[in-house]
Amino acid sequence: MITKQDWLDASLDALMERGASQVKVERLARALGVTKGSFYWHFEDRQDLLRQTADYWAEKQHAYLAALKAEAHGSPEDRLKGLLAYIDGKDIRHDVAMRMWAHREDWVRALLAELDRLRLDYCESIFCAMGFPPLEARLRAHLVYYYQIAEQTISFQEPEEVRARLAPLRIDLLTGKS
Amino acid sequence: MITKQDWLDASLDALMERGASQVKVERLARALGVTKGSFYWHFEDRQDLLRQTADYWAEKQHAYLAALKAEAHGSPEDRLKGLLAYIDGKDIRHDVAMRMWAHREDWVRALLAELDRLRLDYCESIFCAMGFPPLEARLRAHLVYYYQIAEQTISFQEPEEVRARLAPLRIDLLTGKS
DNA sequence: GGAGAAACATACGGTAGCGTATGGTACGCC
DNA sequence: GGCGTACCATACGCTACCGTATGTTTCTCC
Repeated sequence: MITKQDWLDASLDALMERGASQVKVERLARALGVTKGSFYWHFEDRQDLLRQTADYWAEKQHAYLAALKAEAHGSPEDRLKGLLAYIDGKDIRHDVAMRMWAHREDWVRALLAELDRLRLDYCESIFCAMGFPPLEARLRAHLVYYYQIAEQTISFQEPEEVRARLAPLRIDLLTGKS
Repeated sequence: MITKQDWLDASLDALMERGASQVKVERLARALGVTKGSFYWHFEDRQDLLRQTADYWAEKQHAYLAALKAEAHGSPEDRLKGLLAYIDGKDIRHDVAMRMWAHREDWVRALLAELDRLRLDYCESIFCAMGFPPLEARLRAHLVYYYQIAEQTISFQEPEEVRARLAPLRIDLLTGKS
């Protein structure tokens, strides 16, 4: 038996992999080994699925961020490293599809904007705790967060050896140690 | 009469707006006021169109970058500002669709990676000219380029007043004037 | 043990899109 | 002035979807 959760998971999968427009009811049904009959039992229609999938994704991200905040301890530097590890996590690595989707659908953009704001705010608070004045903390938060976003989005990747040398240098530069 | 260029322009439009999977032959035909008959005269099939559209886009971007390099003059600081204006240009502002596409198609990813590399290299050369050692120049190039990429990709935007105050601060930080 | 509901399957009509085959038209060219 | 060719329209078969209408099974509850 298939639960609504199964549908949402499969939908999220397809969404991240192929984009919102490629989330097809019958394709998901085949992947789950059932027919559309099941789908239209759990959902109104395709649009309903898309809405709930987006909400599902957003809730996961919010929960993920909340957990990070809850676990945050130690110096601002440590919390910054925790944040970087968080952004590198797998759950957050396939947001391109959402950002592409947000490009056309206002309600998706609103979801994403809220999440981006919260993440940036948290990042900013760390730099504030380091003693940077508000505007400069905001700038450094941008530099950190945008870097991670772009690194996930972009196709080109530096060789691993270069990346390994760039990472600590970046932390130093952004925390003012250079 | 419709030229191949017209098809490519329309295709690129749809690609940027809705993503590669939503570039439909018959839809483009309707937009151009012709039928599929015209399409299958100019192109092999849909895949052929997608390939050529991607190439067309890539060539535009390469030409754009080449023009920027050719026009570059003055101090490294001036060239950096020219680069920032370039990246803010309209032609480069809708790359999300390509990056999403690159996520699934290797040959698209190769196109994008090459372009990203060239842009980063040019950016790096500016920081080298400023006197930064190679690795640090590379880092600052990343920080500049990734910032712009993410700013275009992301949904959340700071209020205009904040952005106006952040921009010069960012340049100062990245050129080492703070 | 019969009723009802939960959770599907099956069957259907309809649209959008792909690719092909074939027909039509205008225009250059000898 | 007939002929080919560039360029497009029409018509067709086929597939992938969507949504709905209507079985079918299993489990529960009285």
